[in-house]
Amino acid sequence: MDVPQPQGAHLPLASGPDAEGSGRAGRTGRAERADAADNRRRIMEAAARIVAEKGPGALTMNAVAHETGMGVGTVYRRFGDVAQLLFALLDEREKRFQEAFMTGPPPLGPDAPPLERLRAFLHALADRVTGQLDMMLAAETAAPSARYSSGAYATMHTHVTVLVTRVRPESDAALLAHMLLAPFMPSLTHHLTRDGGRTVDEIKAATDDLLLGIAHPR
Amino acid sequence: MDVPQPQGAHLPLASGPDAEGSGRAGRTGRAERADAADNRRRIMEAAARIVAEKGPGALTMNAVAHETGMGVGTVYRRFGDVAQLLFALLDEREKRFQEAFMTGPPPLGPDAPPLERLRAFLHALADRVTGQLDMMLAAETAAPSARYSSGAYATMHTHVTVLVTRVRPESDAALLAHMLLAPFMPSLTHHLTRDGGRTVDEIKAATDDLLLGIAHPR
DNA sequence: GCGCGAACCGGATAGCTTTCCGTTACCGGG
DNA sequence: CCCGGTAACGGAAAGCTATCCGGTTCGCGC
Repeated sequence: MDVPQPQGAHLPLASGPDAEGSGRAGRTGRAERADAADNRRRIMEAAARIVAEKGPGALTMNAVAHETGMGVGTVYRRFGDVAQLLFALLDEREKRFQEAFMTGPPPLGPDAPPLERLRAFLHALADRVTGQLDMMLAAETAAPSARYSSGAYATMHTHVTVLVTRVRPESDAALLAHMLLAPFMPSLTHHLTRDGGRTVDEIKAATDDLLLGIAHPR
Repeated sequence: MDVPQPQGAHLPLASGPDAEGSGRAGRTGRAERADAADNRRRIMEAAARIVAEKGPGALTMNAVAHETGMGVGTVYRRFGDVAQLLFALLDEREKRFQEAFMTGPPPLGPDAPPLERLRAFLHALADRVTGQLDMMLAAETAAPSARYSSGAYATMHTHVTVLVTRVRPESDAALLAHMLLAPFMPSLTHHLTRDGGRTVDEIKAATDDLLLGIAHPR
Protein backbone atom coordinates (compact mmCIF):
# COMPACT_ATOMS: atom_id res chain seq x y z
CA MET A 1 0.00 0.00 0.00
CA ASP A 2 2.85 2.29 0.84
CA VAL A 3 1.34 5.39 2.35
CA PRO A 4 3.01 8.61 1.27
CA GLN A 5 4.79 10.58 3.95
CA PRO A 6 4.52 14.31 3.43
CA GLN A 7 7.26 15.04 5.88
CA GLY A 8 7.18 18.24 7.79
CA ALA A 9 9.72 18.62 10.55
CA HIS A 10 7.58 19.79 13.39
CA LEU A 11 8.18 19.29 17.00
CA PRO A 12 11.91 18.78 16.69
CA LEU A 13 12.35 22.30 15.38
CA ALA A 14 15.79 21.23 14.29
CA SER A 15 17.51 23.90 12.31
CA GLY A 16 20.73 22.24 11.26
CA PRO A 17 21.85 22.10 7.64
CA ASP A 18 18.40 20.66 7.05
CA ALA A 19 20.13 17.59 5.72
CA GLU A 20 17.74 15.77 8.00
CA GLY A 21 14.08 16.30 8.63
CA SER A 22 12.97 15.02 5.28
CA GLY A 23 12.68 11.46 4.41
CA ARG A 24 12.12 8.54 6.65
CA ALA A 25 9.33 6.05 6.39
CA GLY A 26 8.04 6.30 9.93
CA ARG A 27 9.48 3.56 12.12
CA THR A 28 8.81 0.82 9.67
CA GLY A 29 11.25 1.30 6.85
CA ARG A 30 14.48 2.77 5.85
CA ALA A 31 15.47 6.13 4.46
CA GLU A 32 13.82 7.63 1.44
CA ARG A 33 15.79 6.96 -1.67
CA ALA A 34 17.88 9.80 -3.04
CA ASP A 35 15.95 10.25 -6.26
CA ALA A 36 12.70 10.17 -4.34
CA ALA A 37 13.84 12.86 -1.94
CA ASP A 38 14.96 14.91 -4.87
CA ASN A 39 11.59 14.59 -6.52
CA ARG A 40 9.89 15.57 -3.29
CA ARG A 41 11.90 18.74 -3.26
CA ARG A 42 11.23 19.50 -6.91
CA ILE A 43 7.53 18.92 -6.40
CA MET A 44 7.39 21.33 -3.49
CA GLU A 45 9.25 23.94 -5.46
CA ALA A 46 6.95 23.61 -8.41
CA ALA A 47 3.93 23.73 -6.13
CA ALA A 48 5.18 26.88 -4.44
CA ARG A 49 5.75 28.44 -7.84
CA ILE A 50 2.26 27.61 -9.04
CA VAL A 51 0.68 28.95 -5.88
CA ALA A 52 2.70 32.14 -6.12
CA GLU A 53 1.84 32.72 -9.74
CA LYS A 54 -1.72 31.56 -10.07
CA GLY A 55 -3.04 31.19 -6.56
CA PRO A 56 -3.77 28.10 -4.49
CA GLY A 57 -6.80 27.31 -6.59
CA ALA A 58 -4.60 26.49 -9.54
CA LEU A 59 -2.63 23.92 -7.60
CA THR A 60 -3.59 20.57 -9.06
CA MET A 61 -1.64 17.35 -9.12
CA ASN A 62 -1.76 17.47 -12.88
CA ALA A 63 -0.33 20.95 -13.01
CA VAL A 64 2.50 19.96 -10.69
CA ALA A 65 3.28 16.89 -12.74
CA HIS A 66 3.34 18.93 -15.91
CA GLU A 67 5.40 21.68 -14.35
CA THR A 68 8.04 19.26 -13.11
CA GLY A 69 7.93 17.07 -16.17
CA MET A 70 7.16 14.01 -14.05
CA GLY A 71 4.34 11.57 -14.44
CA VAL A 72 1.21 12.06 -12.40
CA GLY A 73 1.82 8.84 -10.55
CA THR A 74 5.08 10.17 -9.17
CA VAL A 75 3.42 13.19 -7.67
CA TYR A 76 0.80 11.00 -6.09
CA ARG A 77 3.44 8.70 -4.73
CA ARG A 78 5.12 11.53 -2.82
CA PHE A 79 1.98 13.35 -1.70
CA GLY A 80 -1.22 11.41 -1.55
CA ASP A 81 -3.40 14.28 -2.70
CA VAL A 82 -3.57 18.04 -3.12
CA ALA A 83 -4.37 18.52 0.52
CA GLN A 84 -1.16 16.91 1.68
CA LEU A 85 0.81 18.96 -0.78
CA LEU A 86 -0.79 22.13 0.53
CA PHE A 87 -0.22 21.13 4.13
CA ALA A 88 3.41 20.47 3.35
CA LEU A 89 3.74 23.94 1.88
CA LEU A 90 2.02 25.42 4.88
CA ASP A 91 4.22 23.49 7.26
CA GLU A 92 7.30 25.15 5.85
CA ARG A 93 5.90 28.58 6.51
CA GLU A 94 4.70 27.47 9.92
CA LYS A 95 8.10 26.94 11.42
CA ARG A 96 8.72 30.54 12.34
CA PHE A 97 5.34 30.70 14.04
CA GLN A 98 6.10 27.59 16.02
CA GLU A 99 9.40 28.92 17.19
CA ALA A 100 7.69 32.10 18.31
CA PHE A 101 5.32 30.40 20.69
CA MET A 102 7.58 27.61 21.80
CA THR A 103 10.88 29.32 22.42
CA GLY A 104 10.35 33.00 21.63
CA PRO A 105 9.98 35.99 23.95
CA PRO A 106 6.88 36.67 26.07
CA PRO A 107 4.00 36.98 26.00
CA LEU A 108 3.98 34.27 23.34
CA GLY A 109 6.94 32.24 24.54
CA PRO A 110 7.77 30.63 27.93
CA ASP A 111 8.51 33.33 30.58
CA ALA A 112 4.88 34.49 30.68
CA PRO A 113 1.97 33.37 32.85
CA PRO A 114 -0.08 30.63 31.17
CA LEU A 115 -3.27 32.55 30.73
CA GLU A 116 -1.51 35.47 29.16
CA ARG A 117 0.36 33.10 26.91
CA LEU A 118 -2.83 31.40 25.89
CA ARG A 119 -4.41 34.68 24.99
CA ALA A 120 -1.34 35.80 23.08
CA PHE A 121 -1.26 32.52 21.23
CA LEU A 122 -4.84 32.71 20.08
CA HIS A 123 -4.38 36.30 18.97
CA ALA A 124 -1.28 35.30 17.03
CA LEU A 125 -3.20 32.42 15.54
CA ALA A 126 -5.90 34.80 14.38
CA ASP A 127 -3.27 36.87 12.63
CA ARG A 128 -1.63 33.87 11.12
CA VAL A 129 -4.85 32.41 9.73
CA THR A 130 -5.95 35.68 8.19
CA GLY A 131 -2.47 36.12 6.79
CA GLN A 132 -2.35 32.76 5.05
CA LEU A 133 -6.05 32.51 4.49
CA ASP A 134 -6.00 31.61 0.83
CA MET A 135 -3.70 28.66 1.18
CA MET A 136 -5.32 27.43 4.35
CA LEU A 137 -8.71 27.67 2.77
CA ALA A 138 -7.53 25.72 -0.23
CA ALA A 139 -6.11 23.06 2.06
CA GLU A 140 -9.32 22.81 4.04
CA THR A 141 -11.40 22.69 0.88
CA ALA A 142 -9.30 19.86 -0.47
CA ALA A 143 -9.75 17.79 2.68
CA PRO A 144 -11.38 19.23 5.81
CA SER A 145 -10.38 16.34 8.04
CA ALA A 146 -6.73 16.45 7.07
CA ARG A 147 -6.36 19.43 9.38
CA TYR A 148 -6.41 17.22 12.44
CA SER A 149 -3.76 14.85 11.26
CA SER A 150 -1.36 17.55 10.23
CA GLY A 151 1.72 18.13 12.31
CA ALA A 152 0.97 21.80 12.61
CA TYR A 153 -2.37 21.14 14.24
CA ALA A 154 -0.91 18.56 16.59
CA THR A 155 1.70 21.04 17.72
CA MET A 156 -0.82 23.79 18.33
CA HIS A 157 -3.16 21.44 20.11
CA THR A 158 -0.45 20.17 22.43
CA HIS A 159 0.60 23.71 23.19
CA VAL A 160 -2.92 24.86 24.03
CA THR A 161 -3.57 21.73 26.04
CA VAL A 162 -0.57 22.40 28.23
CA LEU A 163 -1.59 25.98 28.83
CA VAL A 164 -5.17 25.10 29.60
CA THR A 165 -4.00 22.45 32.01
CA ARG A 166 -1.95 25.04 33.87
CA VAL A 167 -4.88 27.41 34.11
CA ARG A 168 -7.58 24.89 34.87
CA PRO A 169 -6.05 21.62 36.03
CA GLU A 170 -9.43 20.07 36.79
CA SER A 171 -10.80 20.49 33.26
CA ASP A 172 -10.61 18.24 30.24
CA ALA A 173 -7.86 20.36 28.78
CA ALA A 174 -7.29 18.35 25.63
CA LEU A 175 -10.92 18.65 24.65
CA LEU A 176 -11.10 22.31 25.54
CA ALA A 177 -8.01 22.89 23.44
CA HIS A 178 -9.77 21.51 20.39
CA MET A 179 -12.72 23.74 21.06
CA LEU A 180 -10.55 26.80 21.45
CA LEU A 181 -8.85 26.09 18.15
CA ALA A 182 -12.06 25.39 16.28
CA PRO A 183 -13.08 29.06 15.82
CA PHE A 184 -9.95 29.59 13.79
CA MET A 185 -10.80 27.20 11.02
CA PRO A 186 -10.03 28.77 7.69
CA SER A 187 -13.58 28.44 6.45
CA LEU A 188 -15.03 30.33 9.40
CA THR A 189 -12.33 32.95 9.29
CA HIS A 190 -13.05 33.40 5.63
CA HIS A 191 -16.73 33.74 6.27
CA LEU A 192 -16.17 36.32 8.98
CA THR A 193 -13.55 38.47 7.32
CA ARG A 194 -14.52 38.26 3.68
CA ASP A 195 -18.27 37.81 3.71
CA GLY A 196 -19.02 39.24 7.11
CA GLY A 197 -16.72 42.22 6.96
CA ARG A 198 -15.23 41.47 10.37
CA THR A 199 -11.77 42.61 11.34
CA VAL A 200 -9.08 40.60 13.03
CA ASP A 201 -9.34 42.86 16.03
CA GLU A 202 -12.99 42.06 16.47
CA ILE A 203 -12.16 38.39 16.31
CA LYS A 204 -9.48 38.83 18.93
CA ALA A 205 -11.89 40.66 21.18
CA ALA A 206 -14.44 37.88 20.89
CA THR A 207 -11.68 35.40 21.62
CA ASP A 208 -11.06 37.20 24.87
CA ASP A 209 -14.71 36.84 25.77
CA LEU A 210 -14.49 33.16 25.06
CA LEU A 211 -11.45 32.88 27.27
CA LEU A 212 -13.25 34.39 30.25
CA GLY A 213 -14.64 30.98 31.07
CA ILE A 214 -11.21 29.44 31.21
CA ALA A 215 -9.77 32.48 32.89
CA HIS A 216 -12.15 32.76 35.74
CA PRO A 217 -11.14 30.95 38.93
CA ARG A 218 -14.42 29.42 39.90
CA MET B 1 -26.11 32.67 -15.10
CA ASP B 2 -29.09 31.46 -13.18
CA VAL B 3 -27.89 30.38 -9.78
CA PRO B 4 -29.56 27.23 -8.51
CA GLN B 5 -31.75 27.54 -5.45
CA PRO B 6 -31.57 24.50 -3.23
CA GLN B 7 -34.70 25.47 -1.35
CA GLY B 8 -35.04 24.45 2.21
CA ALA B 9 -37.95 25.94 4.08
CA HIS B 10 -36.31 27.18 7.19
CA LEU B 11 -37.42 29.98 9.35
CA PRO B 12 -41.04 29.86 8.32
CA LEU B 13 -41.40 26.41 9.85
CA ALA B 14 -44.58 26.05 7.86
CA SER B 15 -46.04 22.63 8.22
CA GLY B 16 -49.02 22.71 5.92
CA PRO B 17 -49.56 20.11 3.20
CA ASP B 18 -46.04 21.01 2.22
CA ALA B 19 -47.43 22.09 -1.12
CA GLU B 20 -45.45 25.23 -0.52
CA GLY B 21 -41.93 25.76 0.70
CA SER B 22 -40.23 24.66 -2.44
CA GLY B 23 -39.66 26.73 -5.43
CA ARG B 24 -39.21 30.42 -5.77
CA ALA B 25 -36.24 32.19 -7.19
CA GLY B 26 -35.55 34.48 -4.27
CA ARG B 27 -37.18 37.86 -4.72
CA THR B 28 -35.92 38.35 -8.21
CA GLY B 29 -37.91 35.96 -10.30
CA ARG B 30 -41.07 34.06 -10.48
CA ALA B 31 -42.07 30.64 -9.36
CA GLU B 32 -40.17 27.55 -10.36
CA ARG B 33 -41.75 25.85 -13.28
CA ALA B 34 -43.79 22.76 -12.58
CA ASP B 35 -41.54 20.33 -14.41
CA ALA B 36 -38.51 21.82 -12.71
CA ALA B 37 -40.08 21.47 -9.28
CA ASP B 38 -40.94 17.93 -10.15
CA ASN B 39 -37.39 17.18 -11.12
CA ARG B 40 -36.16 18.73 -7.91
CA ARG B 41 -38.33 16.37 -5.96
CA ARG B 42 -37.25 13.35 -7.99
CA ILE B 43 -33.64 14.29 -7.55
CA MET B 44 -33.98 14.57 -3.80
CA GLU B 45 -35.74 11.23 -3.65
CA ALA B 46 -33.06 9.55 -5.69
CA ALA B 47 -30.36 11.18 -3.60
CA ALA B 48 -31.98 10.01 -0.40
CA ARG B 49 -32.20 6.51 -1.82
CA ILE B 50 -28.54 6.45 -2.81
CA VAL B 51 -27.45 7.71 0.58
CA ALA B 52 -29.60 5.16 2.34
CA GLU B 53 -28.34 2.28 0.23
CA LYS B 54 -24.70 3.06 -0.32
CA GLY B 55 -23.81 5.80 2.10
CA PRO B 56 -23.18 9.50 1.56
CA GLY B 57 -19.88 8.76 -0.10
CA ALA B 58 -21.64 7.24 -3.06
CA LEU B 59 -23.71 10.33 -3.70
CA THR B 60 -22.39 11.79 -6.91
CA MET B 61 -24.14 13.99 -9.41
CA ASN B 62 -23.54 11.32 -12.01
CA ALA B 63 -25.12 8.66 -9.89
CA VAL B 64 -28.18 10.81 -9.27
CA ALA B 65 -28.52 11.59 -12.94
CA HIS B 66 -28.31 7.94 -13.82
CA GLU B 67 -30.69 6.92 -11.04
CA THR B 68 -33.34 9.39 -12.16
CA GLY B 69 -32.72 8.87 -15.86
CA MET B 70 -32.08 12.58 -16.33
CA GLY B 71 -29.09 14.23 -17.90
CA VAL B 72 -26.29 15.44 -15.72
CA GLY B 73 -26.97 19.03 -16.70
CA THR B 74 -30.42 18.84 -15.22
CA VAL B 75 -29.12 17.74 -11.87
CA TYR B 76 -26.60 20.54 -11.90
CA ARG B 77 -29.26 23.02 -12.83
CA ARG B 78 -31.31 22.19 -9.73
CA PHE B 79 -28.43 21.83 -7.31
CA GLY B 80 -25.16 23.53 -8.13
CA ASP B 81 -23.02 20.74 -6.69
CA VAL B 82 -23.00 17.73 -4.42
CA ALA B 83 -22.69 19.91 -1.35
CA GLN B 84 -25.93 21.73 -2.05
CA LEU B 85 -27.66 18.46 -2.65
CA LEU B 86 -26.42 17.13 0.67
CA PHE B 87 -27.39 20.29 2.48
CA ALA B 88 -30.85 20.07 1.00
CA LEU B 89 -31.17 16.52 2.29
CA LEU B 90 -29.92 17.59 5.69
CA ASP B 91 -32.30 20.52 5.78
CA GLU B 92 -35.24 18.19 5.50
CA ARG B 93 -34.12 16.24 8.52
CA GLU B 94 -33.31 19.44 10.34
CA LYS B 95 -36.87 20.69 10.60
CA ARG B 96 -37.75 18.71 13.66
CA PHE B 97 -34.64 19.93 15.42
CA GLN B 98 -35.48 23.52 14.57
CA GLU B 99 -38.98 23.18 15.91
CA ALA B 100 -37.57 21.78 19.12
CA PHE B 101 -35.45 24.77 19.94
CA MET B 102 -37.71 27.43 18.50
CA THR B 103 -41.14 26.44 19.72
CA GLY B 104 -40.69 23.28 21.76
CA PRO B 105 -40.78 22.74 25.51
CA PRO B 106 -38.03 23.90 27.89
CA PRO B 107 -35.17 23.76 28.42
CA LEU B 108 -34.67 23.89 24.65
CA GLY B 109 -37.64 26.00 23.72
CA PRO B 110 -38.82 29.46 24.91
CA ASP B 111 -40.04 29.35 28.57
CA ALA B 112 -36.53 28.76 29.91
CA PRO B 113 -33.86 31.22 31.04
CA PRO B 114 -31.48 32.14 28.21
CA LEU B 115 -28.36 30.63 29.64
CA GLU B 116 -30.04 27.35 30.33
CA ARG B 117 -31.49 27.40 26.83
CA LEU B 118 -28.11 28.08 25.34
CA ARG B 119 -26.60 25.18 27.18
CA ALA B 120 -29.46 22.90 26.21
CA PHE B 121 -29.13 23.96 22.61
CA LEU B 122 -25.43 23.21 22.39
CA HIS B 123 -25.96 19.85 24.02
CA ALA B 124 -28.71 19.07 21.57
CA LEU B 125 -26.46 20.20 18.76
CA ALA B 126 -23.77 17.82 19.91
CA ASP B 127 -26.27 14.98 19.79
CA ARG B 128 -27.52 16.01 16.42
CA VAL B 129 -24.11 16.26 14.83
CA THR B 130 -23.00 12.91 16.14
CA GLY B 131 -26.30 11.46 15.00
CA GLN B 132 -26.00 12.64 11.42
CA LEU B 133 -22.25 12.61 11.31
CA ASP B 134 -21.80 10.74 8.09
CA MET B 135 -23.97 12.99 5.99
CA MET B 136 -22.70 16.14 7.60
CA LEU B 137 -19.15 15.05 7.08
CA ALA B 138 -19.84 14.33 3.45
CA ALA B 139 -21.38 17.77 3.06
CA GLU B 140 -18.45 19.46 4.70
CA THR B 141 -16.00 17.46 2.64
CA ALA B 142 -17.76 18.47 -0.53
CA ALA B 143 -17.58 22.17 0.34
CA PRO B 144 -16.47 23.36 3.77
CA SER B 145 -17.59 26.93 3.23
CA ALA B 146 -21.08 26.00 2.15
CA ARG B 147 -21.91 25.44 5.80
CA TYR B 148 -22.13 29.15 6.45
CA SER B 149 -24.48 29.92 3.62
CA SER B 150 -26.86 27.12 4.46
CA GLY B 151 -30.20 27.98 5.93
CA ALA B 152 -29.70 25.60 8.79
CA TYR B 153 -26.55 27.37 9.92
CA ALA B 154 -28.17 30.76 9.61
CA THR B 155 -31.02 29.63 11.79
CA MET B 156 -28.76 28.21 14.44
CA HIS B 157 -26.55 31.25 14.39
CA THR B 158 -29.45 33.62 14.81
CA HIS B 159 -30.76 31.55 17.66
CA VAL B 160 -27.46 31.50 19.51
CA THR B 161 -26.91 35.18 18.86
CA VAL B 162 -30.20 36.04 20.48
CA LEU B 163 -29.45 33.93 23.51
CA VAL B 164 -25.95 35.30 23.93
CA THR B 165 -27.29 38.82 23.65
CA ARG B 166 -29.69 38.13 26.49
CA VAL B 167 -26.95 36.75 28.68
CA ARG B 168 -24.24 39.26 27.83
CA PRO B 169 -25.74 42.32 26.16
CA GLU B 170 -22.43 44.15 26.05
CA SER B 171 -20.63 41.48 24.04
CA ASP B 172 -20.30 40.97 20.31
CA ALA B 173 -22.95 38.30 20.40
CA ALA B 174 -22.99 37.54 16.69
CA LEU B 175 -19.29 36.81 16.67
CA LEU B 176 -19.41 34.81 19.86
CA ALA B 177 -22.23 32.79 18.38
CA HIS B 178 -20.03 31.75 15.47
CA MET B 179 -17.31 30.77 17.88
CA LEU B 180 -19.66 28.72 20.00
CA LEU B 181 -20.89 26.87 16.94
CA ALA B 182 -17.43 26.23 15.55
CA PRO B 183 -16.55 23.33 17.88
CA PHE B 184 -19.43 21.37 16.38
CA MET B 185 -18.09 21.23 12.87
CA PRO B 186 -18.52 17.74 11.51
CA SER B 187 -14.83 17.31 10.85
CA LEU B 188 -13.88 18.06 14.44
CA THR B 189 -16.68 15.95 15.83
CA HIS B 190 -15.52 13.14 13.63
CA HIS B 191 -11.96 13.51 14.80
CA LEU B 192 -13.01 13.51 18.43
CA THR B 193 -15.49 10.68 18.40
CA ARG B 194 -14.07 8.35 15.80
CA ASP B 195 -10.32 8.89 15.98
CA GLY B 196 -10.11 10.27 19.50
CA GLY B 197 -12.51 7.90 21.17
CA ARG B 198 -14.38 10.73 22.88
CA THR B 199 -17.99 10.39 23.91
CA VAL B 200 -20.75 12.87 23.38
CA ASP B 201 -21.01 13.35 27.10
CA GLU B 202 -17.40 14.41 27.32
CA ILE B 203 -18.02 16.90 24.57
CA LYS B 204 -21.03 18.25 26.39
CA ALA B 205 -19.03 18.63 29.56
CA ALA B 206 -16.33 20.57 27.75
CA THR B 207 -19.02 22.72 26.20
CA ASP B 208 -20.14 23.64 29.68
CA ASP B 209 -16.63 24.72 30.54
CA LEU B 210 -16.54 26.87 27.46
CA LEU B 211 -19.83 28.43 28.45
CA LEU B 212 -18.52 29.50 31.83
CA GLY B 213 -17.10 32.62 30.27
CA ILE B 214 -20.42 33.63 28.84
CA ALA B 215 -22.23 32.53 31.94
CA HIS B 216 -20.25 34.44 34.46
CA PRO B 217 -21.61 37.88 35.34
CA ARG B 218 -18.39 39.83 35.34
C1' DG C 1 -57.11 27.78 -27.88
C1' DC C 2 -52.62 30.02 -29.46
C1' DG C 3 -48.20 32.12 -29.74
C1' DC C 4 -43.98 33.43 -27.81
C1' DG C 5 -40.19 34.03 -24.80
C1' DA C 6 -38.20 32.32 -20.83
C1' DA C 7 -36.92 28.32 -18.56
C1' DC C 8 -35.53 23.94 -18.90
C1' DC C 9 -33.50 19.49 -20.60
C1' DG C 10 -29.75 16.50 -21.89
C1' DG C 11 -25.61 14.98 -23.60
C1' DA C 12 -21.10 16.10 -25.26
C1' DT C 13 -16.78 18.02 -23.59
C1' DA C 14 -12.68 19.32 -21.07
C1' DG C 15 -10.03 18.84 -17.06
C1' DC C 16 -9.01 16.74 -12.61
C1' DT C 17 -8.35 12.77 -9.34
C1' DT C 18 -6.86 8.46 -8.22
C1' DT C 19 -5.48 3.78 -9.20
C1' DC C 20 -2.81 0.32 -11.38
C1' DC C 21 1.01 -2.05 -13.11
C1' DG C 22 4.86 -2.87 -16.46
C1' DT C 23 9.31 -0.86 -16.69
C1' DT C 24 13.35 1.43 -14.77
C1' DA C 25 16.67 3.05 -11.42
C1' DC C 26 18.83 2.93 -6.98
C1' DC C 27 21.91 0.94 -3.52
C1' DG C 28 23.68 -2.32 0.02
C1' DG C 29 26.02 -6.69 0.18
C1' DG C 30 29.01 -10.01 -1.74
C1' DC D 1 32.62 -4.13 -9.45
C1' DC D 2 28.52 -6.55 -10.10
C1' DC D 3 23.83 -8.36 -8.67
C1' DG D 4 19.44 -8.84 -6.84
C1' DG D 5 15.70 -7.03 -4.33
C1' DT D 6 13.11 -3.11 -3.63
C1' DA D 7 11.45 1.23 -4.29
C1' DA D 8 10.24 4.49 -7.54
C1' DC D 9 8.75 6.15 -12.09
C1' DG D 10 5.37 7.14 -15.72
C1' DG D 11 1.46 7.11 -18.32
C1' DA D 12 -2.83 4.91 -19.48
C1' DA D 13 -7.52 4.21 -17.81
C1' DA D 14 -11.85 4.90 -15.35
C1' DG D 15 -14.86 7.88 -13.01
C1' DC D 16 -16.34 12.40 -11.44
C1' DT D 17 -17.18 17.49 -11.75
C1' DA D 18 -18.73 21.33 -13.94
C1' DT D 19 -19.85 23.90 -18.12
C1' DC D 20 -21.95 24.84 -22.43
C1' DC D 21 -25.34 25.18 -25.90
C1' DG D 22 -28.77 23.46 -29.42
C1' DG D 23 -33.24 21.75 -29.17
C1' DT D 24 -37.57 21.35 -26.43
C1' DT D 25 -41.28 22.46 -23.22
C1' DC D 26 -43.93 25.14 -20.26
C1' DG D 27 -47.30 28.53 -19.06
C1' DC D 28 -48.64 33.51 -19.20
C1' DG D 29 -51.27 36.78 -21.75
C1' DC D 30 -54.39 37.45 -25.27
